[in-house]
Amino acid sequence: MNLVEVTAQDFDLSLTLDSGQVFHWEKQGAGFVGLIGEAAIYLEQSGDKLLVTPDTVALVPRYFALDHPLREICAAFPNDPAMNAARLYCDGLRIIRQPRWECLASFITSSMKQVAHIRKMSRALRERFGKPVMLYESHLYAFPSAARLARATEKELRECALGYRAKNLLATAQRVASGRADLEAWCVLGDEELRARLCELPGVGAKVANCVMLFAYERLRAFPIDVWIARVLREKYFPRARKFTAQRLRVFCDEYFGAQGGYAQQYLFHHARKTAARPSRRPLKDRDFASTVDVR
DNA sequence: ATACAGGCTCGCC
DNA sequence: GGCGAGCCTGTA
Repeated sequence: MNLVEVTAQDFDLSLTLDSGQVFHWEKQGAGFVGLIGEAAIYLEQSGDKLLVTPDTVALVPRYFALDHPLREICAAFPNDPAMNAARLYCDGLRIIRQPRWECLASFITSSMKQVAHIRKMSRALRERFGKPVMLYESHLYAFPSAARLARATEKELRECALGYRAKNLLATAQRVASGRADLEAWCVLGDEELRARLCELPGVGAKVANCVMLFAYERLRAFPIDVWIARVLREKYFPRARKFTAQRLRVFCDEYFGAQGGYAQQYLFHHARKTAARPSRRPLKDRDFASTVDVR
């Protein structure tokens, strides 16, 4: 295979692709195959170079956000034990720039699901509705457009193992396809306004909205709070607090992690996921967020 | 086996 | 404006 070099300092490809941001890349040989939009790519890492299939090499620096000043971002993290451990563990992890619809749709399917299953739903949707793209002799399938999914039936989406998420994905696809929700135009909105618009979409609450803001709208202070992160925050930052509200938690994250919130969250999240022997003996329940100790 | 996942929504208080 | 339950499916 004829490959082209791209310089990629402070970057760890496999760490980044395995960090729960994106669900369609697959290991192949020494690297990965996947798509950036509808462009099929193979790439592998060799030190501070990426070796990439020539046709699509131009898309790589932007997609993998090689322009983010990663050293500066990490240096600006809060200096505390949990953050320092995560920073060390996740060296080279970048927040990638995903196509907006693909990211939104993927995270609508993600609710109450582990990565392995989100990947399966993504694959089922792509193989059933996506545009086939050749990469050498193998077929890849691009993530289906909103217009295509808007024409699907709920039954067809359920056949992709979406369960109750099918209805939400279909309804959101219809809003996007019809232009009632214009994902591209929303780029110009401020963070609060953008979050509010996203949360109006079926199947999108605060957590999914923050993921989409972070991974598809470059809102690097967006801080998605899921059960993993909630557990980390509770254990590392509030070991004595018996209770705190989701609202207070959000305020704390916004103030404490500030402009680096999205990166900080991703580092804490990935570190927790990969170092936990078991997800948890005692699963975190909603009541763990509940009520009234001052969080400051 | 059967509980439970990287959540959202609705009905109830 | 907080709380609990239900929602589909695959996996441990």
